[in-house]
Amino acid sequence: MSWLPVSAARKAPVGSTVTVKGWVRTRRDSKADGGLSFIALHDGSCFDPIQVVAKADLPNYATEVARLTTHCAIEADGEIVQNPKGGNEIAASAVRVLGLVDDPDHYPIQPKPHTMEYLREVAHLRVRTNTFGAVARVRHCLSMAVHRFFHERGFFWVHTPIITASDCEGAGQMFRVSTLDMVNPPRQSPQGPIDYAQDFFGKEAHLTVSGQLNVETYCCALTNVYTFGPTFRAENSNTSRHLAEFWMIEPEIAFADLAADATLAEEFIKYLIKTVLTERADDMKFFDERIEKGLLARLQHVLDTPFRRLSYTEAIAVLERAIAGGKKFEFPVKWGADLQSEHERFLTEEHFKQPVVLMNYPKQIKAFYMRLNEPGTDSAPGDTVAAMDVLVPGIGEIIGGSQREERLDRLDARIAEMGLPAENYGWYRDLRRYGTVPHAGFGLGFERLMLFVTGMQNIRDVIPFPRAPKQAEF
RNA sequence: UCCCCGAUAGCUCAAUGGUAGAGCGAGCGGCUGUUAACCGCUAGGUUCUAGGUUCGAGUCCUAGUCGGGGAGCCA
Repeated sequence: MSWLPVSAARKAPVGSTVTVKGWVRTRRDSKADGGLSFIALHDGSCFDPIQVVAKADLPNYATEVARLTTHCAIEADGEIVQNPKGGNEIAASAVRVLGLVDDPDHYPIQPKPHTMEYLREVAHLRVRTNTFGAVARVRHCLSMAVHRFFHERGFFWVHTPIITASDCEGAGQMFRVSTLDMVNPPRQSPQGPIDYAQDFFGKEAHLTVSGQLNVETYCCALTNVYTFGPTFRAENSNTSRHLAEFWMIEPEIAFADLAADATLAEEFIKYLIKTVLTERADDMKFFDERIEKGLLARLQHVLDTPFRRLSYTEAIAVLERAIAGGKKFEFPVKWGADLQSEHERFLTEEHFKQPVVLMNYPKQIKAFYMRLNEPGTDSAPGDTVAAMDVLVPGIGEIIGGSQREERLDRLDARIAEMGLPAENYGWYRDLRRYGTVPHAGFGLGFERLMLFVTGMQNIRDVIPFPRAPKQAEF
């Protein structure tokens, strides 16, 4: 008798005998046919459970089967039979209890609707629910699709370091990594600053906030590369779109400009959506019905429509026209200022109603490594850099990227202009000294992609064990 | 970090400053090839924490903790 995952048992030929193992979702009893119980059993292999029908003549029926409650662990042998209302079910010849649920009245997960906030408090058990099982399967599916997309295009996956002693990443507050005694750290003088020369790495070290600078080195040797790994930001961000530990995908392409970067981003997102719609149709149907009505239509619209590309300068004009037409914003719209969330939402959700790629931002609001555009690009009233943000309805910014400054003199000028310590950028500058090439890349927040694809509302519910300010349980 | 809101049974929520309740879930029983099952009965409470006001606080005040929505930072 062969052990099959529930997904396979649901498709097994009628008449075959199988064993299934998993956790009880619900048990319903009937007095018909001398008494029987219907057990909905799931093992995570697919969205739908399989129904195990256990009759009262089983030797352990009264003592065990009739006492099964939600999430008891069992294995069942039986014959695949046709359910009167369609689909496979298992006529059990044996049901073995592997693990009962202690004190079902207080078991945290009950066969009833729970709030996401509550389930977050029982993250070790929430994955047994419909919603979090579906999230876990979609997350896996998207992860594999990320690698397949790049692999099929000849990209190499580069394992950039998690720990970094480079202070030039500059993308946000960092978590310190240290083996020094925090209570009594070594100091350069009795009351002086902490002596990090005595620390593990001989200097200050942190968890990475981005693999970009490191991956640029591999890009300038392997041409097309990407990173996909954990990323850490110590910002005190308390929102439904931020985590302290999240996963980021950062492709970097050589001999490429910003337009090629935007094309890659669009093809990437569409590939991922297409894959998940095909491979996880069961879970996606659930999200469409129970999490966000109209999700599937929304994603199909994204697939069918080219992303709307426009310059930052044009976007400002669009927003100014909207204001002239009576649209009210809390924050002013002005060329040279960063767009507020409300502005981005207006563009992607109300005005264009599709993903939008904004390009060529004022240089003063963007990072030092972004390539300076020729004066007058997009008829902009000031200097711009070749940066892009991809905005999507419901989430806002899902991708941030740029063409990198490959010209050493311009890069040095920017580093000086922004008051950054030039000595920290030695190896990064070397890339511009030795065989420099135009190159570009972007960062995609994996959990934001998950929100976009599943319709889930809070980023803490699309990662197994979320880390956020005051939140590191489990 | 800022603004607003909230915390009462396992869960979701009620309760004029005056005896803490309901629905769901759970247990027991009934009914039924059931599938968001249905009907009846029963059990279930340190009202987030620490102070304060009051004859009396779930309710009012102060502080804190945690959660939610929005903003900022960003992915």
